[in-house]
Amino acid sequence: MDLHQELQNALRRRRESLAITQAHLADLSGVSLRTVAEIERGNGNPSLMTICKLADVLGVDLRLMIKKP
Amino acid sequence: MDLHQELQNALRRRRESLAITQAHLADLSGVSLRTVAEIERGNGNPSLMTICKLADVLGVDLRLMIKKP
DNA sequence: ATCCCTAATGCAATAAACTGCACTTTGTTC
DNA sequence: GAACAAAGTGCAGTTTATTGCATTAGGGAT
Repeated sequence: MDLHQELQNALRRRRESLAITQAHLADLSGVSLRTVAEIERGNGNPSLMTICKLADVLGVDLRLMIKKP
Repeated sequence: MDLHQELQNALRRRRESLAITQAHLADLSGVSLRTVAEIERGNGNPSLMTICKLADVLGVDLRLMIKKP
């Protein structure tokens, strides 16, 4: 599964588990409603800053690790 | 440590451990030399696509996970 | 049916990432 | 010292993310 889909799914599941709307998430994160909706639908190519803003609010952790071959 | 720094450090360490230059990494990943250099210095706000291109070549895994409180 | 809330979408404007080129700086080797 | 390679930087152009606004679609409740 590529990272676009992973991000998309994680955001939607996490937002719904917190029972907040896209609009509320947009307010909390400082990311526009438009962009939130696009990312949740798997569209677009969000910047690292946008990803971090959303991840912070949603309690999602982004981690870098060396691949095990 | 924020994700910008983590990305910056991971990229540089990983690239140097592979003993390739910024220019070579740029060729392999399809990301311009300019952008590679900026990210390694911690500047800029790379897009998800750019991050993925570099992570692929460097064997770095990007993972999303729920934060443990 | 209407009303309300949420999500999705078209369009246009702005901000910013990405790029290439030329140049400078730094470090290393001879 | 000179010569070379790698990294850093200024600038301008192109591409694209981001944004706001208006609109549409869908579901749920009255």
